Amino acid sequence: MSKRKSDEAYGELRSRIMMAILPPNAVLDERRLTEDLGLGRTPLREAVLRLEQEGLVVSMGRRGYVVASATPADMIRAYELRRELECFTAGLAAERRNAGDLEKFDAFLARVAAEMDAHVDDLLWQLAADEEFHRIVADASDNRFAQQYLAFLFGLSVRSLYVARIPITLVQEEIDNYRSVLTAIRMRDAAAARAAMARHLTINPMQVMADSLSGTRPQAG
Amino acid sequence: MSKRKSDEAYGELRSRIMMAILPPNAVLDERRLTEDLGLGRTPLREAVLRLEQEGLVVSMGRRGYVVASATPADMIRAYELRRELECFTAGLAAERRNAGDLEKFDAFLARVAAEMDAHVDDLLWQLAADEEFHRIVADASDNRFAQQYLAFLFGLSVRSLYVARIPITLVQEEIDNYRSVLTAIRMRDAAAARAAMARHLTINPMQVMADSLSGTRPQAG
DNA sequence: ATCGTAAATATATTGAAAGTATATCGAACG
DNA sequence: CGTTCGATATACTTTCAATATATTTACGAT
Repeated sequence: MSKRKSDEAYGELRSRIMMAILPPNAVLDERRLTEDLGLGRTPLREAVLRLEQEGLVVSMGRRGYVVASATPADMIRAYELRRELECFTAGLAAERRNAGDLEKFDAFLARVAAEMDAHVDDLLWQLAADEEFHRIVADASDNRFAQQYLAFLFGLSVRSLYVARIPITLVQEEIDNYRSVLTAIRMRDAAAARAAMARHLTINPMQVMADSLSGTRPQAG
Repeated sequence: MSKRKSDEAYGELRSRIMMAILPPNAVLDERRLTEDLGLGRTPLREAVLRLEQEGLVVSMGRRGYVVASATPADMIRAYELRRELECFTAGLAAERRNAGDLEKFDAFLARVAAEMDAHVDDLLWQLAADEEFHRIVADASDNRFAQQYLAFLFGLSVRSLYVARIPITLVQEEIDNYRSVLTAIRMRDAAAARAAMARHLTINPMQVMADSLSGTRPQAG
């Protein structure tokens, strides 16, 4: 376990940014955050530096740090990249999944089916379920770089949902999508796995928002 | 310009890791690095933390930091992901390139054609040319997340070349590949752009190495 | 005489450095 | 073979320095 306070500060700040408790463009007041989190300046500063590395925080020279802005264009770009990568890893997973992965698939589907009725309005639970779904698929792809980066992109998607205040509800249809993807992976059908994952990430509210916005780009310069 | 010493330390350490001057599993001695780089412990520590965030350095608990290992399996995984993403961004670039991108394409091709004869044995120049090629394509894709992550993955590829001591030479064939990709993007032919990029990343020495190694994975657990 | 602009100083915030504490690994001894 | 003690390197705190901004003051022009 990481017992570093900088890790604790990093996780806490990252969580707050994701859930828009620290909204885009919010200024990070070092002194207030230190006394708020009960930490010294160094671990907090290290956490901010790591978040800057990730692009979640931007430095304003010597005038402080602010939470990175989250424009609709950015959300769309992050989401289109995530969609491509999720489909890619789903295809890889179909080729590489082993017995242990299949066990995790079954456990996941059983647990979600059993618990979903009790969490119809529990946003946090539904996000956690979706995150676990994508994680077990990525794990089966056996590509740690894809695993790591998709975890980051998932975080950006969550942030988009909070920033744009998009209500999501995990309906039966989503469960069916989970099952479609995992079944295709089980059958080693890479094309079907990719297609099912693409479908899951198309009916997703994020995609709806993306489609409703035009990603225009200046044609000159 | 970033005048932070931690940025300087980060860039220098990253460069040394990429060129295998700091080879995989090398221990990072804080005190020796500080006097070597002429910096204090704080900026060096911040740089190491950022490299750990990137996965280029791993913490050994409280017993020090070492350069992350670079196994053949890891190199293959990073490369397969990079290849997928490069093709994806090439396709996006074909849809989104603007006049400014096309000017950069022409300038790049002209410069490389003019200078390549003088650098037939200049590894650094050839790597820089390849990096610029991929960067201008990624720029045209107008997806800053893909741009950022591909830059990281390119660095990993460079590191693989140095670690595995693979000699590369930029032959006329490579120039033709550059031209094929950029022409397809100019013609707004996404499929052709993807195919040409895939071809470029297949005759690449990295791919040869990848093909020569089997990416076996334990089938249990 | 008043308003505007520019320069200088003061203040606040980040960046760096050094000092202190703590944990881990290894070795030695019971 | 287990436990304890010591060495070493990290993690955190604290202090100091640098820089940018804002405020104030002075000078000039209208």
